[in-house]
Amino acid sequence: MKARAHDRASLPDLAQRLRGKSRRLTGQRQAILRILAARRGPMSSKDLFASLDKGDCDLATIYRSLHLLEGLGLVKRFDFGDGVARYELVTCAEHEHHHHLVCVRCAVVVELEDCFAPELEEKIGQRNGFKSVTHKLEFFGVCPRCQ
Amino acid sequence: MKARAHDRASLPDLAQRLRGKSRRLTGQRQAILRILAARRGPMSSKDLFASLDKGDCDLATIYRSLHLLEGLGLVKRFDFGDGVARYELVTCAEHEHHHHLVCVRCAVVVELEDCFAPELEEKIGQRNGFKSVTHKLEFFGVCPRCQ
DNA sequence: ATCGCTGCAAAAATTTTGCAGGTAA
DNA sequence: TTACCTGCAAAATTTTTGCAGCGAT
Repeated sequence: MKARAHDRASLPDLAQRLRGKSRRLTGQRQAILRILAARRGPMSSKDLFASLDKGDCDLATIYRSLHLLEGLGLVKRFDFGDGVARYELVTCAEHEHHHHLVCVRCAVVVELEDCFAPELEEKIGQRNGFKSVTHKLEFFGVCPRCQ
Repeated sequence: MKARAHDRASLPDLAQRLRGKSRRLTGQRQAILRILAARRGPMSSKDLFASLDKGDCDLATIYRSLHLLEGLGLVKRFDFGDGVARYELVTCAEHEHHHHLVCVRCAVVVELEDCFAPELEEKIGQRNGFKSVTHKLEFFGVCPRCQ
């Protein structure tokens, strides 16, 4: 598996975080992150597999890598309700938490900048005695082209 | 498939809505709705299958029925991010839209009454040129018992 | 040289579909 | 009777896992 010189600036950080957990920076993982970095939007394992150069990486490795990277906080999992998990690269802290606007016809995804619910987490947590409350919020509609 | 006398008040309404689309009120569908009405919380197809009396209904029928009922607006689909679709009975209009607070340890689900995002739909739709915007919002945390 | 990682293939889990017979209206 | 519906089984999808060899450190 060939190494790539043109990988993103986040890779040093990645190497750091992998080392911290005795995980290895392999060509496959670099390739996966490269694709995710180029797309910026949520991708399924299948999307990733199709985008990779043939032979770069096995589909099983993609699943294993995404689980690992999710655990390390380098990618985030999203569910749009179609039974397919999608993952997005977490590039910087302020970009870490955000939401999507998904077209129900063509599945195009718009990344939304703002998050509107953080103050609710605290309130809802207190009201129900829950700790460490997070949330997932996605919007769905018909995009301009599909109308 | 035996009919049941003790079915909920929503059943006449159900029959009405089924007839409106040339759909039939079968024993299986009644059984599914009965279980969903008793639980009130989100259930997976497997949960439903386990709760039904043995022989009441095939698993494939559950999938088909849930799709049908979802299309009729009688049940609503929720996704908690574990790759398993869950469905909840829609009993009345004001109960139709709501959210959940899910324990990440034991998966207990608290039904939340309020919805906090409706005004956002309009704003986000306009801003991005989307029509018919809806949203899905779920909260996750650690429940009192699991802390 | 380790110990983790990957490919391959098989398995598991979830959901969909074809078809022949059964049933609500 | 006539569509629609169901059970059964097979298939399609998505994800996980076992294992032997490979590779990053």
